[in-house]
Amino acid sequence: MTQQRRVQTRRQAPSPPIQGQEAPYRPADASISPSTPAQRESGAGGAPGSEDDAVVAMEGVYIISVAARILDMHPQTLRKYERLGLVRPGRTLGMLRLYSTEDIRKLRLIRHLSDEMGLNLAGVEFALAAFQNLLTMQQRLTARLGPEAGAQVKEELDLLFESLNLPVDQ
Amino acid sequence: MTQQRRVQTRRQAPSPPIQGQEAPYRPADASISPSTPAQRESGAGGAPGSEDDAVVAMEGVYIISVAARILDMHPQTLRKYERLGLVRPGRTLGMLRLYSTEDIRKLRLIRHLSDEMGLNLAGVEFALAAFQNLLTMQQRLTARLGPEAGAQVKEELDLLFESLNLPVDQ
DNA sequence: CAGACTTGACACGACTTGTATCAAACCTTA
DNA sequence: TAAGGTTTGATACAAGTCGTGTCAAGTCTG
Repeated sequence: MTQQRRVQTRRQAPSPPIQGQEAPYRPADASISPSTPAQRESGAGGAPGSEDDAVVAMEGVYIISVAARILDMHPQTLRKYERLGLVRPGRTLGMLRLYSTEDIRKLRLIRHLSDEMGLNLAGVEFALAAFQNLLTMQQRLTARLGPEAGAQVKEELDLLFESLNLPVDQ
Repeated sequence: MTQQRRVQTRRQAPSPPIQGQEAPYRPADASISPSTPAQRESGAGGAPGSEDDAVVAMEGVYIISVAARILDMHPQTLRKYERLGLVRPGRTLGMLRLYSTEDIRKLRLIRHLSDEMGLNLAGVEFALAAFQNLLTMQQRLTARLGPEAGAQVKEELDLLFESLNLPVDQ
């Protein structure tokens, strides 16, 4: 209880460079993602069709300014997170950072842990490692105990994530 | 990586009131616990025999000064932890705090998360809740999948704790 | 080449956190 | 009952954390 710490001093209040219709918090998930002028291909090319392949998930890649605007976070914050090892965006040939949608989702989780839950960056790093290890644990248990037991383990993990005020998404 | 933050400004260096043979860090687990002059009973009386009942686990109960000396932590820190809801020691009739061995163990875990891992108190609260939920998850899975599957779950959890630099103890 | 952008480094302000200090209340001992 | 020591709650302070602003230099696109 009482985890309402550090909520009002963020969210770039007086930022002169960007001024638009910025959504107050995050009710819109696709405010800038369509019609983004800075989509580049890093490895495999476009093919923007919505295929159902579960492996290739290359939806969008954003430069740091676009990623910061999508997330409503400061570019310096994203750079600091990378310096601390929390995220690892790709790079162009000119060393520009490229944030994938997976990175964006991870950064949303980081922001939730930091802002809503009040964790510091060491706690965020710890929580991310714990989540990763829990996922691999679930996969290993599924491999050992069979699919139906694995489903129960996944169900329990979803319950656990929910009880911790975390998005069950991932 | 790089979680060596805030390690040298704690551990009450120039504390005039207490001066003894205090162990440097924590190599000895029973430095003051025997021959402690401040063991009191709160509810049920003494009966200091070592019974094997799995319910009553009243090994030792320490007043805050003794608990602080055992843990090598400041009494004000213990009071602040209770105010934040991290620990919940018992009370005497005169409202004195009584720390059980379970509280001591929990405080050691808190200190490890805070000092060694660098978590802030919100992160410690989150981690403690996660551990508690993981334990109940393990019990529920054991009840559903049977004892041998439960043993595998426990084994995986021990691996998880170890990978997170946590004492597998609890 | 020009403009816009990014990069890395440094600094500042707000917040956190362990600890020191104080008066008041309590318990134990004489 | 009185003295001494300890605990309690509250307040304040020093050091650290963290997001953000700013700057010069380099890079990409047109």
